[in-house]
Amino acid sequence: MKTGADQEVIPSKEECNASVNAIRDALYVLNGKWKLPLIFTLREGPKRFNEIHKVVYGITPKILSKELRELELNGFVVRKVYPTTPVTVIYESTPYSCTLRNVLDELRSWGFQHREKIKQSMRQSETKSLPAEV
Amino acid sequence: MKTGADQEVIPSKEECNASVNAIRDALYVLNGKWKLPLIFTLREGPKRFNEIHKVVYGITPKILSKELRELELNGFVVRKVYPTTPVTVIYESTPYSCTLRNVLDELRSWGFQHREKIKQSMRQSETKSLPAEV
DNA sequence: CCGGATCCGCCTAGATACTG
DNA sequence: CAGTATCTAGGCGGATCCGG
Repeated sequence: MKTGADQEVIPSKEECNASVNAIRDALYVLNGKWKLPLIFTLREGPKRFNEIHKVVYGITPKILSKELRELELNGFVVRKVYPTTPVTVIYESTPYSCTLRNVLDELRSWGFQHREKIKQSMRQSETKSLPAEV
Repeated sequence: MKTGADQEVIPSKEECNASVNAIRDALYVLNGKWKLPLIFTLREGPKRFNEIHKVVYGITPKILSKELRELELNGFVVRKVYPTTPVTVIYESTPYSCTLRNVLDELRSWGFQHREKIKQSMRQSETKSLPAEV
């Protein structure tokens, strides 16, 4: 909340805030249960709605639709409509989605080592700091 | 590429799944509204509960308590209790939290360029693919 | 075939108040 | 000072039905 003149002028606060915002943007784009599976799935090749629906099983059409729309807004996939009867809709991963590579690589390797580390420390004291293994 | 053997080279579903899980672990650890601010704040130096409560303004004691517990479980902070009267509790960032550096760097730079990119494409068609700037 | 619309239940953040 | 206790609200994901 803005209270006007109460700025506690901590020098690096703005920078930190900018970083936090940027990181949050990135996290926001990947959040939720289905974004990753969808990105990975579509990276295997273009697919139709029901193809995706089968491959990423468990997702409902509504959610799939919503997720695809978000991925499209973020430029990760393109939605191509072919005017057949009935229409054919193809979802396709874009080159832009490749810009995620470093991010995803870092997340993956860090996530992997972290799970190992947590499993270690769960030996001496049971904790619940990660979601269950699927 | 494979020379046309009858073996379908299906990019192992297991691998993708493992990647997705690892990435999800990493995202899980950073999720929510307060994890990043807290990590950044504590990286400036050890702090007491109410200090954090003031610096990360907007957070409630309950949430702060919960978030700190999670950060502790993940090994990012240590909670040191000094038996003064009343007790003094110091939260302190650990060396392990530095292992996040690459991840956070990638997320930050990608997030930054992504917001720029989205702002661009919002020129031609208004979209709402990112949370509002704070 | 490709979704949209609607309803619903859960989870969790948040507000507020209180305690050792 | 360093947190808990209790209650509420709302967002998100899911199920199901509907429509172009």
